[in-house]
Amino acid sequence: MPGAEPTWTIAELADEFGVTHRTIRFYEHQGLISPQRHGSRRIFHPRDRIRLALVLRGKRLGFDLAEIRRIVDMYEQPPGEAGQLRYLIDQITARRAELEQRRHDIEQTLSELAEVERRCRSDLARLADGDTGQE
Amino acid sequence: MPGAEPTWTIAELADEFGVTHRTIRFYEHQGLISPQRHGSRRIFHPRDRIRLALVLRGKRLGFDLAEIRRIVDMYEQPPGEAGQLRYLIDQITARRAELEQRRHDIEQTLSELAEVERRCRSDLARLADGDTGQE
DNA sequence: ACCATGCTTGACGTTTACGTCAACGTCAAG
DNA sequence: CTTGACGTTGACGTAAACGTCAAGCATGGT
Repeated sequence: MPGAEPTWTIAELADEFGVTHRTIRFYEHQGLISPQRHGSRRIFHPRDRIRLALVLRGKRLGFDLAEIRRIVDMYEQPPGEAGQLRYLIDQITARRAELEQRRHDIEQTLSELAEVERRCRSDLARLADGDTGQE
Repeated sequence: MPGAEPTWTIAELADEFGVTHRTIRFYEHQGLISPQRHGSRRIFHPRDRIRLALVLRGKRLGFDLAEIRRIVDMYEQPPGEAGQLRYLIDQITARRAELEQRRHDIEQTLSELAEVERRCRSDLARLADGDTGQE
């Protein structure tokens, strides 16, 4: 039945994303994902998988879970009401400002590290000049 | 005496960077900064100020203090010994990889949020079309 | 029938990064 | 000389984000 969407167990997702199932359960407890149940077993659908990936990307960016939830929730189908839509646009504007600040910080750090590395390499070259090149 | 470098008290730095002095003391305890002492009072030199700024930028990027220390320590005058230089270059390479991953995550998130925003705005426009423009 | 394997829910422990007193030192101003 | 203002060192508290048992259910293979 090729039209059916795939599902995953907790172990499969934990394995794929390199987290423990404790972590996934914790994220569910925080309302970040809401897997379906078959009896007591969790069944993860593509939607859950995507949200988990978004959460982990948020973590790589250094956001805390509360802020990650705000971001991830924006990905869901936007609501039809005007006030909600304006609120969502405001949220996006705010998150974008943070992300752009971070990008700026990253670029500055990268260029500074590049400068340090340049000095290191020139120092290394100067040292290599002084000896016969042996190990 | 204009050749002398400026110094700051803990309150001045805390105020300037928007942190508490508890935070600054904690960073000193972690070896991130090492202010000079006058009696028991801390005296902060430009070097300490720079390191504090680097630490806070690292925090904005979501690094934990252990990793921040590794990064900040790279900014100090590189050592003269070849092995140390190579180690430092390796460290820089590793940090750079992380930063570039983060930058990639940020750009992806930014473009996805832009797409959500575009949908929101078009939904809003569609709603505005339907009514008479009143509030 | 039985047992291993995988999943479940608590419940308590841990680490990080500080916050928050409490109690005391010190130094210039009135 | 006393009074703030500012600084100091502990010591304990706390919120976030899980880690780590413990104990139990469910189920598929032998």
